[in-house]
Amino acid sequence: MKSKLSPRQQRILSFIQEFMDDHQYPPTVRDIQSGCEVSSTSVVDYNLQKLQQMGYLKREREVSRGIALIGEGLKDSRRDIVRIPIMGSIAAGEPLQVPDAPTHADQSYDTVDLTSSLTKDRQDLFALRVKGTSMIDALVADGDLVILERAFDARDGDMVAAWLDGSEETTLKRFYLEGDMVRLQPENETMEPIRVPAKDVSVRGRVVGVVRSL
Amino acid sequence: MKSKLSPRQQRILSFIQEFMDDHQYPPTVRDIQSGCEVSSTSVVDYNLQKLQQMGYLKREREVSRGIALIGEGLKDSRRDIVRIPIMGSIAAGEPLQVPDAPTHADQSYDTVDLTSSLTKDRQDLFALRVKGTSMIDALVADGDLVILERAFDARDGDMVAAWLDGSEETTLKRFYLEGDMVRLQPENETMEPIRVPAKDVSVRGRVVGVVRSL
DNA sequence: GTTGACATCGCACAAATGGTCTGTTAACCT
DNA sequence: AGGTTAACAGACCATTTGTGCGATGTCAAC
Repeated sequence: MKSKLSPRQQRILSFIQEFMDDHQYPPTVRDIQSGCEVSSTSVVDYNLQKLQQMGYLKREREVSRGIALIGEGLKDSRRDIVRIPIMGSIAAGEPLQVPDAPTHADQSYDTVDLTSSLTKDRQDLFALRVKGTSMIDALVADGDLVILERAFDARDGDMVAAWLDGSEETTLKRFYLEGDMVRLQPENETMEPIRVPAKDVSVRGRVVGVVRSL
Repeated sequence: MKSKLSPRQQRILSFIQEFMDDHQYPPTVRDIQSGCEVSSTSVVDYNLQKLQQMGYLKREREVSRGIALIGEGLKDSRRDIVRIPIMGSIAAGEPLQVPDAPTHADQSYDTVDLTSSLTKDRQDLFALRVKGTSMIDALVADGDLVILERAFDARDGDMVAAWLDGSEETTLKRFYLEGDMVRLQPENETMEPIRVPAKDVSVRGRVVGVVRSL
């Protein structure tokens, strides 16, 4: 099915790539023609068909510049990027506000771009910058970026960002429901868990990732 | 210079973005026309001119689909992606091999894609998957991905991946040179530093990031 | 040498597509 | 009222551009 590329096909392929880097749109058949020193448009068309059969690109018929490269380099990395708004900081004692719809990154927030290999296509993500070392028992250091999926409840074992009415702070811990009490278990095994009444705990989000950039 | 966008201009702009996500090429004037429920191509042309004046996009005259978005959204995030090879695992007791030129991601390795906002344009990056909890004192959990910049020496305070001849293991610690001894200080302040002769320590890489995906 | 698949070539057609011209409407200013 | 301007509408034209088709060249198999 997938045989080797002729020198001309290779040239065409890399020309398309170059062209799309320079401009922002694909070349026409005639662009390729002159760029690859081919004497006829139909030759280009012929080879494009071949390349399409071999799975190197996709074409839309009757559409000018209807060429789309496919395969590793482009589609995977360039496409699946999620822009995540950094909604604020998380630190002991500070209130944490999580707006209703953090889906669409407003211009007003800082953002991080992550590839979907890390977010696994989850929706409703937002990020918090960790201030201070108060989350160190969750294996999160000062300056880390915590990626959260918006959530208002949690299942046992989830790592969550939760607001504690009692101590007036937001913290990152593993969540376990025990009757009408909630046990919040630090990630770090050398630290002790804390138990609080379920009514005094409100979950703000489920942690799906941590990013530390030094 | 840069005034506000009319609702129609906003719609056109986001339509272009959507369209380019779906297909791989920019829309035609008529695509925009029907997509944004405009009754005339001239209106689209008119607004595209405006948008161009305001610097939201670039157009090439007489060229079909000659539209290129500029500014934040596209060029910055979508372009600067680094594919980092995951060269193996790091775990107590296991040898760690760091090949000479990990720059070009071979097909043979798994890879992660990170945006340059996290890598800060550093070169010669590779990643290691952490196995086990032996790095927990460096605030690194089981399954985390450590991003490293290839290095064979370190400056005081750098977080490094180092091979210890004595205990036959690779570990992640902060590096401090004290005479002919090296002090390796865990990130976690509750843990004690260790000191070893400098000759028994060989630095393999400088940690530039940690990624935890749950 | 003949045959036939494969790649190429030149050309022309028609659809796709960008640009422009002429009005129209509504808001705004004097 | 009169004039100016931004935004829009509809029709029209010119070019760009994909595609079809027949002819030609190439090369290996028979």
